[in-house]
Amino acid sequence: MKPEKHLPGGAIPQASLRRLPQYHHYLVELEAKGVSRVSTSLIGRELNLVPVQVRKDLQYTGIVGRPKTGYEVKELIQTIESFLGWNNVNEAFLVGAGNLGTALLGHERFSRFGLRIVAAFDTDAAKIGSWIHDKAVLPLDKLPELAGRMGIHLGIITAPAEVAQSVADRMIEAGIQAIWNFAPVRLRVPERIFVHNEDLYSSLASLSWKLAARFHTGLRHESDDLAEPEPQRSVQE
Amino acid sequence: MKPEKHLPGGAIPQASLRRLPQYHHYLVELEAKGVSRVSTSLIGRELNLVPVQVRKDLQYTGIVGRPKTGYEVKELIQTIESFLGWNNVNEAFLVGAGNLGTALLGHERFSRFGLRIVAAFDTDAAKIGSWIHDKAVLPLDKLPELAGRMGIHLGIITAPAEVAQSVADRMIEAGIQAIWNFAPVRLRVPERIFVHNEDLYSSLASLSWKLAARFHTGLRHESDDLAEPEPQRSVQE
DNA sequence: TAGATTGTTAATCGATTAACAATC
DNA sequence: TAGATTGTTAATCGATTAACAATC
Repeated sequence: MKPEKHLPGGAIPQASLRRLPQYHHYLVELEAKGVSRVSTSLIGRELNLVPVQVRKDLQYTGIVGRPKTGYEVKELIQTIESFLGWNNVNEAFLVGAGNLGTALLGHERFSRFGLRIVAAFDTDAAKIGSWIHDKAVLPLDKLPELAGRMGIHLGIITAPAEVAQSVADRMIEAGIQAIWNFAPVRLRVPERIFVHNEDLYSSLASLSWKLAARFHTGLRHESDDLAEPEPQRSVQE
Repeated sequence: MKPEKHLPGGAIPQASLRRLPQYHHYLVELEAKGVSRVSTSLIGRELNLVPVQVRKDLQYTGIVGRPKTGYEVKELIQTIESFLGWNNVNEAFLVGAGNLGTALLGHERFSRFGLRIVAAFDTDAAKIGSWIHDKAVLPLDKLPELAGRMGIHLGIITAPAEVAQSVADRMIEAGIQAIWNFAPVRLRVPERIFVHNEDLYSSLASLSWKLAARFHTGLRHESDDLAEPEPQRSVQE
């Protein structure tokens, strides 16, 4: 039971990477309740995963547990945060100060997860010069200079689909390395740029397919089983 | 090369389901350009996928192509839309008329993808009675009655995390079958309810991990290769 | 100690990719 | 016809799960 050394290059399956924030979320809850140790079977019960999978995932972070006692909650939280890079804050510029942009600007909780949006940009003269959730709305033209000066590496696009590509182009010229894209377009970017698309239409596909499947089979439609006691945990995506 | 019959129950891998909207997006672009036929190698080149994978995915929709000529663009679009249930509109109630809710309410494009948000609900007296993008903002208390009367099966939660669970509970009591959850909490729901979480923190995990990895290895940091011509297609998520 | 839980190797499962016959 | 592309079976790959020794 010696601790295994890290995978080279820190490779980790996407699926594991997606689960880590969920563990983190639950662990923070546990910590708030004053729980100090946790086993993978407990985590697994909460998140509907088999314990060994949780263990595998946690091993990517490099943490070691102790047989019989499990893991230290505090240490585990710390380890996940540091593995995910949530300790050193990424500063980001956001382009598109519409409703979605405003919602993200107001999301104080992001700072706990390594993200600080430091300014917003727009081309709408009515918005430029205003402040949204204590962040200045600046003219888009200022982005390149400021990004360079402030060493910003992360861009968030909440602009309309039609202008998303040109926004991305400017971001990349300005030295931005990663883009969180909320516009419903696939951006064309150089290889070295990392793009994460927040793809609402894929979500919609899952949802509508599920609903369609449900009503086509008709199994669930008319049955009114609201009164039955049911397990309070469903498969979520 | 006889057309294979559908998988029983219409089973389809999640990954394929996620790719279908991307094919759809590209196909609509092609159609707009007046292209009438398409091969899987063309689609694959555009989306960075091998042709056989595209073919596999498309087969889940039941479409058949023709050797040498490929697929009819129009027919393929239609088939994907009907497979995903985008032809018969799902009407939805949205709870939480904040910035994010407002953004979704204003997203006209959803209607093309089988989603119509018919009303918003909130508990804030200042918002109740107003209209957002032509949709009424109603008191949350009215939701159960209206959902029943209008036969609404889909709920969208854009309310704050603290109240998301109680909103979900009410939705479920009201007969809602599927929930699109934008609040950063895992909802506890009965088995029969389908929940799709729009999990921004997972996204953030990918992003910050990627950025951290980049700067730790240091490979890309100082190199200023902006001038180099590079392939205009990166791996996106 | 006995029992619970970790770390790790091996088996299983499912999705992706390769190979190739069918066919337009 | 020859060449391109589909549909399909088989091989590969990667992630999940099972099994189990180590150990607190």
